[in-house]
Amino acid sequence: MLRVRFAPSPTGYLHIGSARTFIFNWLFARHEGGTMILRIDDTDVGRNTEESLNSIFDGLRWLGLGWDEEYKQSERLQLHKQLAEAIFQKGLAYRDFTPPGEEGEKARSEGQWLFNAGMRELAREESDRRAAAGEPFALRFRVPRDRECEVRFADAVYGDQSKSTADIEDFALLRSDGMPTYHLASCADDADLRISHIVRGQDHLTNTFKHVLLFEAARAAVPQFAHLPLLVAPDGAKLSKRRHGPVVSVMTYRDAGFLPQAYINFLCLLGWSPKDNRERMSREELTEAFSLEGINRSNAVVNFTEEDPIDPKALWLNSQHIYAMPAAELAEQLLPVLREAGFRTDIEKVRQVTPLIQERIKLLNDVTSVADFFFLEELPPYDSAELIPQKGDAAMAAAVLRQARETLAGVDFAHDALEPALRSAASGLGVKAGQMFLPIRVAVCGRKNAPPLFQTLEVLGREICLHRIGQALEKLQ
RNA sequence: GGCGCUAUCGUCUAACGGUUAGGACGGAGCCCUCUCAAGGCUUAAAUACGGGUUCGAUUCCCGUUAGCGCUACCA
Repeated sequence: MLRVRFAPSPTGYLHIGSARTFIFNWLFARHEGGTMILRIDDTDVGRNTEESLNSIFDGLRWLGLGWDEEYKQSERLQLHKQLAEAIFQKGLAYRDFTPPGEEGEKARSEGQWLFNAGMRELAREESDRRAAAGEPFALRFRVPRDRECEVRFADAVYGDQSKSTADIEDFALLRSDGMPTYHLASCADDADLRISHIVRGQDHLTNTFKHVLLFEAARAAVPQFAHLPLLVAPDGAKLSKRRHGPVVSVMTYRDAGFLPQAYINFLCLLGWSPKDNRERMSREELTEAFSLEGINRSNAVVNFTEEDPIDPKALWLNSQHIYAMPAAELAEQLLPVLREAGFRTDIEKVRQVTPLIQERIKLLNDVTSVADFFFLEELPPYDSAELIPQKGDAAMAAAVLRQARETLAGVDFAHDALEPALRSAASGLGVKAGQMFLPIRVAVCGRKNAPPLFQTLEVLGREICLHRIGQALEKLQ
């Protein structure tokens, strides 16, 4: 049975890279008919925040992918401590009474970073005595040193990996406050939850040697591993909230007006490829196409700048997803965006407008700037010079608008009647169609760039159109 | 410093020894057109460097360089 997990630690908002890890796990589980587990890795009590936890759940909920089982490491402390104890009793770990922070850089530069011999070789009786006396200690894994050997595992992405035990330090299992470290808690839970595949960021690739040692010490099956290339900033640096700000949060994309399926699509294309040149893919297509073999090995740049936090390709993909959506469904998404922006409207109206703007918005939020004039009672002020058509003057604009007012007053207010009526009105005036349409468009929309004229008139309705044309004529006085 | 990983257009990527090195985003141009979009077409743009192996290297090996990661009683 395939079981995978996503294990975020609640020390910040849901990071774009974490979101991708979640998505890859989810896709893998769904593709293989396995189980997706969410595990909150909250062993670092000092840095955990409730706010962060909420923001992670908000982000995951927005993605809308879901999971099958949910756990919290802080509720599984006993399990972690039991494993630590078991490993200690087997002699595979030892107490290190060195006060924290005392070693670090110095030891490393002196080549003593692997372990503290005094502590590693401390006699059991003395160790027990000092522990019983209440002296604090960290519990460290006793990496085999008697003979050099290689720790090996096969990574589904990076291939066969090996590392000499001579290059693996005696890492901590328990902190001196008795709390488990990440390595211990993670492996204890992975073993207990019978995780079959660990799919996570490449920043854990070298940690995996320690984990293999731990699984073996716990006499647990070693899971399969698949490490993911990292997502990096345009300067190549690892994305971090400190350095790069909110661009690394999934909320930035949600709040900008992304469709979750488009965001998922974008993230999938960072470090994975269906190998057949497909770009826009639905969730179903992604699930169908996903495999660990399609994951590549080099880090991927998320292309953002100070001015624009959105990757241009993500933006394009979002526009593609918007375009591909049934209009009725898009209208449902647009309504809350409009209401949020303060427009008073209803789903009926939005349904009428949606087909006119569907291929003109890249973000859901664009609706507020692209379609505002459909929902506004009064047009925002515009320069009357905008009303003047190409190779024309104010007099022509006024003539056109007067004619339009007359024509529109007496025509069936539907696209198929409006077009011929306005075209023949134009030739009656001796102006080109474009010279006729532009003043009307500006009068009615308040700007030159807008959706196709006749549908726009139709949706707006006769009354508003005539009213706005009248206002435009006044402006031209 | 030690160890590990990586290296194809600006960016995301395809090409599992033989291709005019393909696609996409973004850029430029053209077409379509009532404006704006959308769409279509065209175009510029890449195998980090040096050695091997091979009839033949983007592809395999070694080195260099560069980047990244780990090296915490963070995760």
